[in-house]
Amino acid sequence: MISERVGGRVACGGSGRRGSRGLRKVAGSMGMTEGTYDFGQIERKWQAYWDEHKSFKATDCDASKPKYYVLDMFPYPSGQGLHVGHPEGYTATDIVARYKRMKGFNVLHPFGWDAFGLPAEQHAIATGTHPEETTNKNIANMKRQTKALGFSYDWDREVATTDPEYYHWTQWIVLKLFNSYFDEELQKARPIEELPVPDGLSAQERRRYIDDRRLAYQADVPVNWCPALGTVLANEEVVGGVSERGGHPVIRKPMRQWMLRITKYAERLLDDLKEVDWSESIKKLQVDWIGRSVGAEVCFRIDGYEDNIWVFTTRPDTLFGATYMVMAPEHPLVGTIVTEAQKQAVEAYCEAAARKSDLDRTDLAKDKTGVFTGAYAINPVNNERIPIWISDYVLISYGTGAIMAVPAHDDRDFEFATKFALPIVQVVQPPSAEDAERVARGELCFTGDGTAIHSGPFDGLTTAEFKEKITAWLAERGLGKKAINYKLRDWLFSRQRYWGEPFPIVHLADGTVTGISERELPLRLPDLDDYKPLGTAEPPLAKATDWVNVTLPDGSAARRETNTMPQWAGSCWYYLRYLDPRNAERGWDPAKEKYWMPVDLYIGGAEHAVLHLLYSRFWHKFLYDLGYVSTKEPFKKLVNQGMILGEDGQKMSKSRGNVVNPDQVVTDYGADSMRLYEMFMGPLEAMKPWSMNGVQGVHRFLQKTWRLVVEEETGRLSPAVQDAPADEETLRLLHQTLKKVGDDVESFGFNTAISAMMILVNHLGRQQVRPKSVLESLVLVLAPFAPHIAEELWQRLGHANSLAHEPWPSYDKGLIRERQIELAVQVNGKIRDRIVVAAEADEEAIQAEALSSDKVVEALAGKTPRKVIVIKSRLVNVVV
RNA sequence: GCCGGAGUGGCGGAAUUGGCAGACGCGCGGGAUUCAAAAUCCCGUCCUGGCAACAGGGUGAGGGUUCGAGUCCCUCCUCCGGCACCA
Repeated sequence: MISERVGGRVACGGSGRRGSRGLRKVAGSMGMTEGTYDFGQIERKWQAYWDEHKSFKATDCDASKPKYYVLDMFPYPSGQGLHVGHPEGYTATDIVARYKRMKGFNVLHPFGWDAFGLPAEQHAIATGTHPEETTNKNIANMKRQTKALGFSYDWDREVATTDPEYYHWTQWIVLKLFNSYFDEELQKARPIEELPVPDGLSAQERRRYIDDRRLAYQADVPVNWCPALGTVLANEEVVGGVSERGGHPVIRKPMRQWMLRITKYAERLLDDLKEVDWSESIKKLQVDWIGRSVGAEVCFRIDGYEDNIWVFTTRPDTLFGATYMVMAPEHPLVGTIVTEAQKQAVEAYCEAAARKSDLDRTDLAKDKTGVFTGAYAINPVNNERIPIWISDYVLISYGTGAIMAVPAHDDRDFEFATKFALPIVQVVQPPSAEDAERVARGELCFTGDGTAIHSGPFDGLTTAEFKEKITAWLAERGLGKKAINYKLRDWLFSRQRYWGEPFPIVHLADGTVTGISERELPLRLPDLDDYKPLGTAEPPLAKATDWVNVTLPDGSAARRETNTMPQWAGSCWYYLRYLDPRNAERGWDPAKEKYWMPVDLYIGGAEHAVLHLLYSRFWHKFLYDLGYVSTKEPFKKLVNQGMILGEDGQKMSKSRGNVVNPDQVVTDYGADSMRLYEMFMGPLEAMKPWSMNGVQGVHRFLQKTWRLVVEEETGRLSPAVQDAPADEETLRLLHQTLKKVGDDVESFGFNTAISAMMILVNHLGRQQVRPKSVLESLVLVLAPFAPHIAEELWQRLGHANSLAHEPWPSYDKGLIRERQIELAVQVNGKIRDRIVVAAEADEEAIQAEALSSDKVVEALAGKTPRKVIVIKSRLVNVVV
């Protein structure tokens, strides 16, 4: 239905769905002539021109111009090709890039491919096709689609993360992480050789001491193991406790994994958000993800044991209200303290907890469960003996893996205490008397701030005062200390996959690991006969025995690490490789880095608001510590484009059948219409539905613009185009437009910029004489948005060279101002009349004019104005 | 549950940040052109009443501040996004 209508309507403007019965044939049979807007031919012509002339080549270290680095989040080259969401961000950055060039900036605007990823590997498993082959094919297709949109990328800087010449340096950074530690005092990374190692350690202990401090390290952590698929899955591949593909059950299984110590950078990742120009909402997402909380660690003795239990709490002021303790099932002391009577129950509980997935432990299990250990702890502030429980509502991975429970003032503890009939003791008096009564009766849990009660010598203190006093009190007695915890966890950095960067690490016969030499990089992926998982938890690379088994220079045998890196790895630093993409000696040249960094504008989808941006920032700070980059933060300004929905207002998906194919849009309406429509839809950051009719609308605008310059019948310059001075009104409108478009590009208000150009075009269309100078300015400001038609019109207006580096037309403030302005006249806020006054009229004159209006006099009905408010160039309000 | 963001014509969206609500585009209605259609051009198009001039109402709902509120404040509703036992 829709395609039928669209096809019918564009018959004159484009080739439509009915393929070759398009513009040229239909129009040709109708006697169409040379001069109609033939976007297909024009776009091919100028794309070839730009390629041939390398119009958008960025010159490194050009000191004669200010630099501007404008970056897109590079895409995964999917077999589906480009969807209409991609060009949204790309068009926005392209407009800025082209605008900045015209403003005299040396612009770096590169593009590349985040090319490692699961789909190519799944395809390899299914068909035996090498993922590299699939990837290259997909890149070629998406590159064709991207180029068809006329973006002004410096294609000579194109990179793909799967290219060994690229992942050489990904591996190099990981090797640096492996060979570095974090100096707590200086709060920065340093080479591992500089790590002070205590004296008197055995060789093995020494080794252990060092390995425990590397920024890339191994640990046993639970992974998502799917027995049916015989493989480990990423969190994104597990939906609702089963595998995304096939719906097979997934269990948690501890495996030796590579981790990156991102938590060491938590404080800096938080602090430096102050330095970047990102939306507050994105910053907040990061802040919440890092999840810093300040409190105290407190030591509880276990009755009858030497061991102590440490807990972390943000509310040390509620210590007197701690009526029991809870340890995570995985807590190392569980086995030690459990009594004989409780042993069976505790073991059963811990085993069940181990089997549960994260999902079971949170979403599905709202109801609290737990079991008593039989052991008791001593509350350090009042020496009360309190029971120690086990429950999976306490996480081993946060804080100390154990808590003191204060049911009167913590929702979770309240719920647990209620269920297991544990005592509830109020120690904070809420400000509201009503609340206070209910808390005292044990009916209400109060988590806010108040005044201390039932807290011995501390009674009467406010929550804030108490926190400070008790923390000091505990510290003096060695029973506690101030502590800061983060929700952020170390980054699980290994995947049991083939299609990823191999680790530059070998395992020695004695079980230790070592990094390979930088000279051996890149460590290339070996080819495999087939890509199916082994069915054990071993990664596919284990199959490549020739590759895995290596002989070290000293003649000893070793095995390569068979895990590969996650997809995030390549995208963590690609913005640096663009600076110097063909450098075989190093990842990037320091002088080029100093010249181009930081990225001035970074645009991409909000789905990367947390992980990609956090990981990149982490690597960047690490590289900063080692002196490889000169800025603390990589991305100065960040903008997230909103999602584009289908015409039905739903998310685009194959199953809904509402996917819009960019190739089709380009064929039917042209790249310029596509670009313009994507920007005209609405604010860049908003979510908005697609509309083919909307594409028609901007296409009509381009045709109108075309006809301002070209006489369709002859294909020659329109006779209305003359070297005549513009009349006052036209000139004013032109300069208003120049100002509006420039201002709007600076503030990413592309939709309103286009609207302003439409107003000017509509006006010029009505003129008998169209001054060439006005058209030239119009074409120049249109160029960043619709570059192909702009180049063509610029040429037809008599210019030999591309307009890509023409200066952006400036506006004249004096010409913008209207001579006469219309003001609304209100009586008590209601508009009663409009008056026209000279732009420079003073308040008194305006007031006199307003009060003399018949309609105003009538509305006043003889009453005397109490007050007259004159807002110059806006309105007059007469108050009675 | 908690934290963000947003609710404006039939639709996408504007509104110089407290100053004429609905720019621009779509859609729709009417007209011109045409043998006819497409395309193009012109006029109209927030709602209600009226031939009209005009009058009244109107930015999710209710209240408030102000000469004046889509914009600021309070309460509530709806939608979208994020987090989800982080002690």
